[in-house]
Amino acid sequence: MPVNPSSRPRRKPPAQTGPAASEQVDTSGLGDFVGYAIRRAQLAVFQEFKTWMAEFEVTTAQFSVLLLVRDNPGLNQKTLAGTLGVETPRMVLIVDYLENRGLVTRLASTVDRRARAIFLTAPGRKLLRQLDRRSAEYERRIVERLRGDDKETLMRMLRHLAEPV
Amino acid sequence: MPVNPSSRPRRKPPAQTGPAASEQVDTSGLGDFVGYAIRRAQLAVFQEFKTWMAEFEVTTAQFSVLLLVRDNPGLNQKTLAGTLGVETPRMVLIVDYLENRGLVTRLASTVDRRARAIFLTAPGRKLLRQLDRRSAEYERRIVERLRGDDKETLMRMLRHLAEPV
DNA sequence: TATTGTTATACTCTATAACTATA
DNA sequence: TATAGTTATAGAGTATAACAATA
Repeated sequence: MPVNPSSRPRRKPPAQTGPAASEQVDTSGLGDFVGYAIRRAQLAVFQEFKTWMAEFEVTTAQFSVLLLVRDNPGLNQKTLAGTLGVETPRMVLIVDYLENRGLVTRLASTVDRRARAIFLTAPGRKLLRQLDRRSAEYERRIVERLRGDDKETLMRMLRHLAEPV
Repeated sequence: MPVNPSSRPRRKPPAQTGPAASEQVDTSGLGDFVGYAIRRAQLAVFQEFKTWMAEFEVTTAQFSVLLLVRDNPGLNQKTLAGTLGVETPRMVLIVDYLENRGLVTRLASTVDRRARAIFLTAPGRKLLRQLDRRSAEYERRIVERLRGDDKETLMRMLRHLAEPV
């Protein structure tokens, strides 16, 4: 127990100079912004997804590239980058990593010799089948978290917000 | 017009070795994930918010700190960091920036001399009033983008997703 | 002259470790 | 012994500029 060194009764410090009680912070000003709620949800979902997929050592960006390459075999890095909204120098590094792991190959395009056509390798296809199963389980977890609300409603609203203005 | 150097009729390259047509990429595998839709919405909203607030030269993180400091005068950096989900070393730099701009002050806490109690300055309060008006306009734009759907439904779903598991 | 892929660079953000001054 | 703030550092991610090969 703290002892007051003076004989005067201990007073609460002036509100102006003490820290706020850390367990009861007023976040109402912030919490009503859609942008803030989206950001917090995105951080939570990505963090949980990372843990959920940890055994495969694949980031969300890498997973996205693998999916797009499977569904669009032979597409080039510029298209990949544009579709995912990352810069091409970043995409070079992502594809470098996937190629070093033997999951994709870069072939010379027969159409445009500047371009590199990206394909899944056999190990890439095998890994992606595992990623598909595991990520589908995660998606079911997410939908459970929406209890009472409809995933399609959420997706529609998010797509509206993501549309270019 | 390209000229085929051989006399044979030009054939389309085999599907396996050409790039996908860049304007018709199949994103259905990715587009059905809630996590992907959240990420795209977050990037779009933050990018637009940044443009919208450009004249004030304040990032979303700095704006969040200013709001929390206004609503919780005297709170310390650890509480700020914990509330916003950033690490304390990052919060040091954010508060450094705001202090250098003269928007907040760090006072010695009268309760715990290790802690720094953060307050808005008069210029900080003045700027925040402008930020309030401008960000409220932006929030109305966001709600308009949801046409037909309810902001409160979206907020409820996002908060469910942001809850710790 | 424009474009794809690439390298290089700078800046931001995330994540730790370690140090200081206090508790 | 533990905690708040700080410094330092390493790793992602973002954003540009510039260059080679090719269109």
